[in-house]
Amino acid sequence: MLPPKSNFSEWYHEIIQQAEIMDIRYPVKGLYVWFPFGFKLRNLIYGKLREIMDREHDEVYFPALIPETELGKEGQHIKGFEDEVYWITHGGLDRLDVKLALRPTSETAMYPMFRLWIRSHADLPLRVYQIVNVFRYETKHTRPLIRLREITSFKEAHTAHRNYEEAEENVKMAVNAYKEFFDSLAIPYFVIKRPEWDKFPGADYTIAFDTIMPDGRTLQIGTVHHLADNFARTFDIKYETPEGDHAYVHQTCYGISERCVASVISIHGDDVGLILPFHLAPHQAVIIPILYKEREREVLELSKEIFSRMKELGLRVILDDSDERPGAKYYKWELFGVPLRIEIGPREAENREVVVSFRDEKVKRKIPAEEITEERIAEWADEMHERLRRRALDSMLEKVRFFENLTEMEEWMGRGVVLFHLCESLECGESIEDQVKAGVLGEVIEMPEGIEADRDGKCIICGGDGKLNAIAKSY
RNA sequence: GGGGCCGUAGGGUAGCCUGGUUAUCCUUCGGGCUUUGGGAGCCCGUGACCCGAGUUCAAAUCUCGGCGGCCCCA
Repeated sequence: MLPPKSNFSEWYHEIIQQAEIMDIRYPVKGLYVWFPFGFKLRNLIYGKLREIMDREHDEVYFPALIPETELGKEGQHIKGFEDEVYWITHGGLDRLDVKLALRPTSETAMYPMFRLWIRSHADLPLRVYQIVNVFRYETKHTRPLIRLREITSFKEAHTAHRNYEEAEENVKMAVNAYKEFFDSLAIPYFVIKRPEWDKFPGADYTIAFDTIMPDGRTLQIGTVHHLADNFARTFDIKYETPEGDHAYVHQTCYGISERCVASVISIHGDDVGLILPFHLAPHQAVIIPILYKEREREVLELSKEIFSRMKELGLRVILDDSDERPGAKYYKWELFGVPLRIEIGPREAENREVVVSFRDEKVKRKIPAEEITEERIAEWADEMHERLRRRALDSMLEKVRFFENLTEMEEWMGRGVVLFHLCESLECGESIEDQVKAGVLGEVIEMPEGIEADRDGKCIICGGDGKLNAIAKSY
C-alpha cells in the first residue's frame, strides 16, 4: 500500500522503493542505487533519448576527472559551480600537485579537446553527446532522481558552430529534439527562457523545460544553453574560415538528467502505483491465469499460447503463474505500472477468449483470443498514450493561472505556475520574488495547449513594457 | 552557517525517562496445509539493539566520542 498521491512527498518517497526504482539505503547522503527494474525503466527512457540524439550527434566519452586548472578557466562558469564541486586531493597517500574535480558537468573537460579537434570550417558543426554521471555537492534536501549528489544519467550534448546565428539554429533544433522526447513520455512542459540572473554560468542565454509536479512545484527537466563564443575565447577554440581568417566558434550545450524518470513516475502514477506508457514499460503486458482446481490445464494452455504469441511479436510480456491469488497479482503488477493485463480463467479458456484491461482505466473487456495481434496491440498502445497525455495535460492546466493582481497572485502561489507580465529589470524580478516567495522561471516561449495569456503586457511591478513570465515554487 | 531530533530483523515499530527473565507487535522472507474472477486463512521457521570507549555486579536503556539519517531557521 502506498500513501495517497495527494500526499505527494510521502507518496514519492514510498513508490521509489516499493516499485523497485531505487534503493535509498546506500550509506552516503544523496547517492542511491538503481534496482534492476528501475534501471530497465531508465534504459528504456534513455533508449528513446539516444534514438533522437543519434540523428544529429555522435556519442563520445570524456573523463570524469577535470584538473583544477581547466575547471577554473572560465570565470563565470567556476563561480556558478565552485561551492558544489567534489575535489580529489590525494592519490593514495600523496597529495596531488593539481587537484582533480569530479565533473559537475563537462564543458571544461571537453573544450580543451575541442580546441584540438576543430581546425577548419569543414570540422563544423561539431555535435557530440555523452550519457555519464556527474557530481554536485548538494547541501539542501536530497531526493532520489530529483536532487542528487551523483547524477547518474546526465545526457549532455555539446556543439560548436561557425557563428552566433548557426549556434542559435542549433538551439532551436535542440529544443525541438527535447520536445519530441518529452512528448514521447507524454509529459507536458513549458519552454521558458531563464532570466539573466538565473542562466547557466558562462552562457549567453538559457532555455529550460519545466513541468509541474502533483504538489504544484515545478521541476526543471531539461536545459538548452547558447554559449556564444564565451567558452571559445577562454579555451581558444578557433577555426580557419573559407576566406583564410581565424574565428572563434560559437557553442551550445544542453542536458537532460534522470529527473525525466522522476517526471514520468510522478506525473503519470496514481494511488496504486506506476502508470507507464506502453513503449517505456519494462513489462508491457502480464498474463494472469485464474486457476481453479481440476480446471487448470485448459487455462494454462491458452495462457501459454497467448504468452508465446506475444513474445514472438517482441513484446516484453510475463506469464504470472505464481501461487498468489489473482487479486494480489493485480495489485502487484499495477504497482509496477504494467500497461496491459490479460486475464484468462476457465470461462475464457472454454470459448478461446481473454479479458483485457489497461493500467489507466478501470474497465475490463472480453475479446476473442485471436484478437491479440500486433496491429491491435499497437492501436491500444497509441490510445493509451493519448489518454495519458490528455490526463497529464489536464492536471497541469489546473495548476496554471494568469494574474494581473499581486495580492491575488500571492494568495494563490504554491499551487502551481503563475503567469504574469514582467519587464527585464533585475529590480522588478527581485521584487516579485520577495513578495510572493517564489522563483521567476523566466519568459514563456511556449506553453501547453489550452492556456490563454497575452505575450505582451504591463510589468506587474513597474508598469513598463513587460513579457509573459512564469513564477513558481520549484524543486 | 545556526538550532533541534533520531539510529532496535529486509521495511515499519514497542521497550529507553526509572539499567535486571527468552527484546514487543505488524509486515516481508523460507517451509507446509488449504485456497484462487480485486490484497485469503491456519501452522512452523529465519531474522535486530549503528560503531568505539566509559560507568556498573549488570547497558538497547546512563555518559562521552565517532559515523549515519531526518527536521527547522538563515
